[in-house]
Amino acid sequence: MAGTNAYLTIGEFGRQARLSGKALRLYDSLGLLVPARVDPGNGYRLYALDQLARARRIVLLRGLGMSLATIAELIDLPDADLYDGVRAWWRHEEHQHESRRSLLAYLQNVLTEGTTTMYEIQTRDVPEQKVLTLQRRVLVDALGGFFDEMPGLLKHLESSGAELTGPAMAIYHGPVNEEADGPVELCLPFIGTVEPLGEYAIRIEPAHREAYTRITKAQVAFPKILEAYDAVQHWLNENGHQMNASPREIYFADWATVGDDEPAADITYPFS
Amino acid sequence: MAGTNAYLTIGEFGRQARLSGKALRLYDSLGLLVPARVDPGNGYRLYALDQLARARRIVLLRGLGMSLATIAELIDLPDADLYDGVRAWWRHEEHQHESRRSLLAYLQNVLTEGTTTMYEIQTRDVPEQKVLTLQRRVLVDALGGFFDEMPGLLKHLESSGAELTGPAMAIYHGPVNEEADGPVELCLPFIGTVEPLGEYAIRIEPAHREAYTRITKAQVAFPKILEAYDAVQHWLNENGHQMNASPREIYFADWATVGDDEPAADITYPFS
DNA sequence: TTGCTCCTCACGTCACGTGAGGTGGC
DNA sequence: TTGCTCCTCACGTCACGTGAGGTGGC
Repeated sequence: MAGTNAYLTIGEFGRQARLSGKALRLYDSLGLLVPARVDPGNGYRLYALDQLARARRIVLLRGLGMSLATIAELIDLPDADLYDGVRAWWRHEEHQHESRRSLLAYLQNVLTEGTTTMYEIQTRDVPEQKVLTLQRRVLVDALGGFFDEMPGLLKHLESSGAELTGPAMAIYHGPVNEEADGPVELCLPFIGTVEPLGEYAIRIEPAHREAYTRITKAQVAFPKILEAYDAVQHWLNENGHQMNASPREIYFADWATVGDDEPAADITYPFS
Repeated sequence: MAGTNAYLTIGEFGRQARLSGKALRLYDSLGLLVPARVDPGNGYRLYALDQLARARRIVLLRGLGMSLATIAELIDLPDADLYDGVRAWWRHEEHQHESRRSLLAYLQNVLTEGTTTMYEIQTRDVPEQKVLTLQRRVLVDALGGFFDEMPGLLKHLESSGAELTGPAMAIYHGPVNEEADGPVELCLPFIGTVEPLGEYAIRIEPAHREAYTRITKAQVAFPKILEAYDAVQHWLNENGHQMNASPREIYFADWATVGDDEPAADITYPFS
C-alpha cells in the first residue's frame, strides 16, 4: 500500500469525475470548482477526494444542459433548494422544447400544404381618430398579460362618458419576441373627452390608407399569424407601396364568443 | 406610386424576413442566402423579393434549433424531401430531450434520496485465465448492438470444443459516451483450445486482485450504473489503492430471466 | 533518454450581437 | 448639416477542444 493519497492530480480527478483537464481548468478560473491545493512549485492543481461529489454534481447539471452560470447560482444551495431550482429551470426548458415542437407542426403544414393559404388583401382609407392608448415594452412572454389591460382601458373610457367608435387595436412599434420588446400600444378609438390617467394617454391617430387581410381566430395563433403579416407585406412589395407606420392588429370580434374559424381580426399596414 | 422596387436593401429585407443585418451578412458569406445583386459602387447588398421565401424558411429552421450547416444541406431539397430531412433530424432532437429528461429523474433521486444507496465493496483474487475476446471502438449508441455479438463469440467457443469457465465480461479500455468510443472488449474465459477467427482473438487475462460491487439488473441502467463505478472508485481512493487495469462489468446472471431487483452484474476494478 | 503528465497561452468552433470608424444619399 | 443606412473589420459570448511550446518526475 503506497499510503493514502489525500490529493488527486487533475488527470486522475478528471477521469473519476468524467471531466476533461480543460473543463477543470475553466471551472477553476470561474471559481466554480477550485482545487483544494495548488503546488506552489510547479502550479499543479491538486484536488481533494471530497471534491469529487461537487464535480459529479456539476457533470450531472451540465448533462442536463444547464449553463455554468446557472450551475454556479445553484450548486451551493442545500439539496432541497437545489432541486427546486433545477425544476424551475427545467420547466423553462420544457416550454422551449414545446414551442419548438409546435414550430415543427407549423413547418409540416407549410411544406405539405405546398401552396400557402391564400390571404385576400384589401385596402381602405381610415380617417383621423382620437385614441385612448396604453403603450409598454413587453417581451413575448408578457404579451398575453399586457392584453389583459384592455378592460381597464375600456372602463376608463366609459366612465369618462366618451363613446367608443370602433374596435380595439394593438400597434406593434417594434418586433416582439423572446429578446425584443416592442413597444406595443393598445388603442381604443373614441369621440368625446377622456382625461389621461396614469399610463393611459390620449393622442390623435392620423388619417391614413391601409392594406389589411382578415383572419380567423385560429389564424391569430403564433406562428400562423406571421403568414398574414407576410401576405400583406408581399402585396405591398408587389404593388410598389411603402409601409409608412407601424403594423397593427384590429380586433373587431367578441373574443369570448367568436368561433375558431370565424373572422376575428385584421392584420394591417398603413402605406403610402 | 414610387415605382416597383425590384430589390430590397438589407435593412428592409431583414425586417420582412425577421433577420438581423449581421445574420444576413453571415448567410451571405456562407453562401446560404446570397443577395441577388451587390451594388458595385458601394457594396450594398440588394435582395430580390422572391428571396424572401428562402429567408423565411431559414428563419423557421433556425427557430427549430437547426444548425446553419444542416440547413444548408436541406434547404435546396424539394419540399417533401426537406420535410423528411427535418423529421429525421427532429427525431434525434427528441431523443436528446428524452435522455435529458431521464437524467433529471435520476438527479431527483440523488437529491431527494439524500444518502446515495449503499454499495458494498468486496475484493477477490482472480487467477490468470485464457479469454476469447472481441474488441471494438463503439460510441454509446452502438454499445447495445455490440453486446449482440456475444452469442456469436460463445458459439465459436463451443464449436471449438473448449469449455467456458466463468461469466462473460466487458472491459472498458476507455470512456464510452456520445463522443468517446472506448475501446470496449467482450471476453469469455475458457479452458481448452480455441483458434482466432476474424475479429475474434485469444489472449491471456493476467492474474490480479480486484474490488467490485454487486448490482441488480435495474442498477445496470444508465446513469444509475455510474454510482456503482463511483462507489468502487471511492473505496479504492479511501483505502489508498491504485486501479491498475481497465474497469470491467461481469455478467454472471442469465439476462433473459433475471429479475430487475436480483443481482445481475459485478462492477469491477483491478487494483494494486 | 523516453514517455507521461502537468503548465500556460492562443486559436478554433457556432451564430450571431455590438461597437468602431468610415461612406453615401436625402 | 443632421440622421439614417449601409459597409468592413474586430472583439465578445459560451464551454470547451486542440495544438504549441515548455517543465518536471520516474
